[in-house]
This record gives sequence, C-alpha cells and structure tokens, in this order.
Amino acid sequence: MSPASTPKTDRSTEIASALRDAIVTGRLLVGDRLPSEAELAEQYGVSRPTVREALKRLAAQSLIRTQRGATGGAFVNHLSYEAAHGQQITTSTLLLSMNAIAFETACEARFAMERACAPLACARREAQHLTTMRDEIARQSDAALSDEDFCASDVAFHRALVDAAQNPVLSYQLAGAVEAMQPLMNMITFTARDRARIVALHGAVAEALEAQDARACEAGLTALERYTIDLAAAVMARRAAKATARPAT
Amino acid sequence: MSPASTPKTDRSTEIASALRDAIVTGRLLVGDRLPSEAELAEQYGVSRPTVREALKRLAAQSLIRTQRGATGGAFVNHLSYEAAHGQQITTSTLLLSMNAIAFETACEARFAMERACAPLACARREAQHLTTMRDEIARQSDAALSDEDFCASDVAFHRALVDAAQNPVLSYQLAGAVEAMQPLMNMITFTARDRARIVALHGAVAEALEAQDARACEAGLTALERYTIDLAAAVMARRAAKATARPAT
DNA sequence: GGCTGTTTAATTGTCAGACAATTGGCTGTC
DNA sequence: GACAGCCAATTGTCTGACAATTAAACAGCC
Repeated sequence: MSPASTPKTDRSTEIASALRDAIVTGRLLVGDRLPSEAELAEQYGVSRPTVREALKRLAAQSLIRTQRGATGGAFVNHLSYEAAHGQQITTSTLLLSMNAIAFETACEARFAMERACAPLACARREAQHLTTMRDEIARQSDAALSDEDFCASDVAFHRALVDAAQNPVLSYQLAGAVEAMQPLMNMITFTARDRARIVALHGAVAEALEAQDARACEAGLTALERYTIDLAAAVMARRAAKATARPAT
Repeated sequence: MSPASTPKTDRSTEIASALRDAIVTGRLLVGDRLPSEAELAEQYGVSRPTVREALKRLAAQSLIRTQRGATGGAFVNHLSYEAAHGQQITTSTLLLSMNAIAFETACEARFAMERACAPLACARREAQHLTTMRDEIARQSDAALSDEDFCASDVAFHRALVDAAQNPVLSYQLAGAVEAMQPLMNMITFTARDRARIVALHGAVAEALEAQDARACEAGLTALERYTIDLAAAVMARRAAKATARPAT
C-alpha cells in the first residue's frame, strides 16, 4: 500500500515531509545534524539533487540551516521569533492582497487583537514601554517627519503597546498582523491622514496605559479604529468620485 | 556593487528571493506562468538544478505550484487560507516547543485573542454557529467519547465561536493559535480534566453567545482559561511530586 | 613542548548532459 | 466530424564531475 498510495507526489516532497515530521515530532532535536546529502540520498534511494530539493524546502521554512565545510551539513534550526515573524508577515501580506480582503475587515481584526492585549498591557507595563510610546508620540508630532517615518513610528508605538503585555506569544501574533497590514494602511490613508488627530488618540491610549485603566485603553483603541475606518471610507469615496468624473486614464 | 555585495548567499537563495519579490510586489500575478526552468536558468545564468532549488523554496511556501506536461510549468498560486493555515500551525507548534514557552503564557495568549472575538461573535453569530456549538457540547457530554475525540470536539467548539465573528482574518489568526496549542494542552490536561466542568463552562459561553451578551461571553472564556491554567498547575505539581518521590526512571 | 602554517578530507554548491514521465495539441485516418 | 496515434514541451530524476569552503590532522619550526 505504501509505494502505490502516493501516486502524485514527487520524491523530493515525500522526503521533505518525512524530515519535517522527524523535526516536528522531536525525533530530530534543535542543533542536531542531519545525515549528509549523500547519506540521505542512499537512505531514501534517490540522487543527491532530489535530496537537495527536499532540503531547500525545509530551509525555506527556516526548519534547517546548511553549512559548508568539513563539519558542515544541515542542522535543525532553533526557530526564532524573528524568523517566524518574517514568514508570517510575507504570508499574511499575500493573504490580504490575494483574497480581496476589505480594508474594514482587516482593520477590525487587527484592532480586536490589539484590544485583547490592553488588559495585560495595563497590568504589566513598565517604564520602558511608556517611555517608548511617549517618544514615538513626540516624533509623530514633528511636522518635518516624512510620511514613511510617521508610519514606522506608528508601528513602533503599537508594537510597544503589545510588548507591554509581556507575553511573547501574543507579541508574535500581533506584530505579524500589524506589520502585514501596514502596507495596506499606508496605501489607503497615506496622504489623507490628520496627524494631529492620530497623535491625540495615541496620547489617550498612552495615558490609559500609564493609569493602568484597561477600559480606557480599549476605548482609545476603538476610537483609533473608528477613525482609521472612517478615513479609509472617505478616501475610497473620493477615489470613486474621481474615477467617475474621469473614467479612463 | 551588486555582484560583490552578496558574498554569502547562494545563487538559489538569490533567485528565490527575486521571484518571491516579483510575486509579493505584484509583478507576477496569481495564475501567471513563470518562465520554464530552462529559460530561468539562462536568464539568471545558472544551471537548471539551481533554478529548481529556488522553485522548490517557493513551492514550500505555497507561493507557486508546478505542473508537468506540454502546458505545464510553475504558476503563481492563489494563496488560500487553508494553505496558509497549515504553515502557520506548523510554525507556531515548533515555536512553542522550541522556545520553552510556559503553558501559562501560551494559554493566556490564546484566551486573550479568543476573548477579542467575543464582541464580534455575539453581534454576528448565526443559527449555524449556535447549532455547531450545541452539537459539540452534546458530544462532549457523552462519557463514551474517547479522549482524542473529546479534544477534537473542544477545538471544533472554539472554532465555531471564532467563526461566529465572521471575520476571516480573525479566524485565520485564531485557528492557527488554537490548533498549534492543542498538542500542548492535550499533553498537560489529557488525563486530569474534569469533563463535566468543561462542558458546563462551554455551556455558559454558548448561552452568552446566544443571548448576545459579550461581557458574559468574555467572562465565560476567562473562567475557562482559569480552570485550564489551574488544572495545568495541578498536573505539573503532581508530576513534580512523583519525580521527587522516585527521582530516576 | 608549544605554536604555526600546510595539507587533507568531508561536505555543500554548482554545472552539464542525459533520459523518463506526463500532458496538451496536432495530424492523419476513417 | 470524431477518434486514435504521434509529437513537442515541460517537469522530475539520475549520473558524474568539479569548485568552494571549512575544520581537523599533520608536519615543521622555534
């Protein structure tokens, strides 16, 4: 049953799955060295290029890293938050752009998750988080700041809020969502945004966090969400009007 | 500057990055066919195996799919939620197991995100969601249900709750977190859990959802979180006691 | 003996050419 | 016009080879 049960998968996929399984189930531990390509080839009864394709698949998921030289080979990676982040952001970005997700839907999800951090962040925030948030607010108040830098500062502000919850799992999930949405948000609200308004809303959130008032913090985030969605709606309406007035370009 | 600026990356990584960039930035659209391997090889000045390794990397991220035959080739994938899901679960699972995340931390994150869905779920839940939840509660009340099936039903229950929020982005994020945590939860609470207690808590959550009472729904989830964490702590304490009584096994 | 420079072996990275397998399209026949 | 068989394009795989890299083993010198 086993040889004929996989009629459509290629060997490199099979081998990649087998190795991935060995890693996920703990048969291969972090730092372990996989057999050399030649050994794997012999073991699975395939040629080296086929094994290499399988290894590249795993490398693409940051499950292994390879090293040349005498003591080289493929090693099981310690999957860091950073590496996982990068992938999640790429995936989320594509997911948003390819599935015609309404801005409103993405925005709603993002702020819902951020509000989930609020109670924890209020309970555990430390001086450094408050400092970061205040610093970013100060940067955002600078009229000379470029649009790109304003956006980056915006991300940093929200990141500090999430980090204040001091839960790495939550930070991982949230940062992925926030950063994946950033290009989308920029595209829509880049030119139209009222910086003073945003700075005021950020200030309210920061104050609530300092006062450890979770309810106020959530309310501040909700206000920010509403403003963002309203702004997006206005921008879209304006674009639609323009498109009607001047159909083709 | 360009040829010498990448001293340590191999060609297949470079090519994979270039193609990934083309997809992410929209230069290659969903359904587009990439050049054939031979054409890509010529284009980048490398051999076919090298190109193939690059393509396998992209395939591992579900960015492309390949097809044999006359009209075959590599095509830009439509990144579905399902495909993204699978990857996220694999990544999250490894992240939890490799980073020594405390059960409490993971649990806290999971329920915080789930509570974030509560207001939306209460506002938008439909008959089908309530039906699913009630059905799963009924299954969970069956004493003959195996532990595995009980766990699966537990996941289905929470999944229905999240889906009731009717926000695909939220569902995507949450389902990943919930399913990634499941093995961890099973390992800890498998034998010790008091099914009647869990069923009662699930019932409270379902009732709150039906009544569209977001506050009560969040409270129910918080109670479930507390119970889960207490249970885990008890299990860990018992294991520690056993280990002390009988140090080596 | 201890340090230094060189060799060496193991391993990955890459190449070239070839053949098998698959699949859609084309052509010829009835 | 319908159908069968051939054909060409493309991916999947193999073989064998060489280049690049790295650490360890080794030889030589002080």
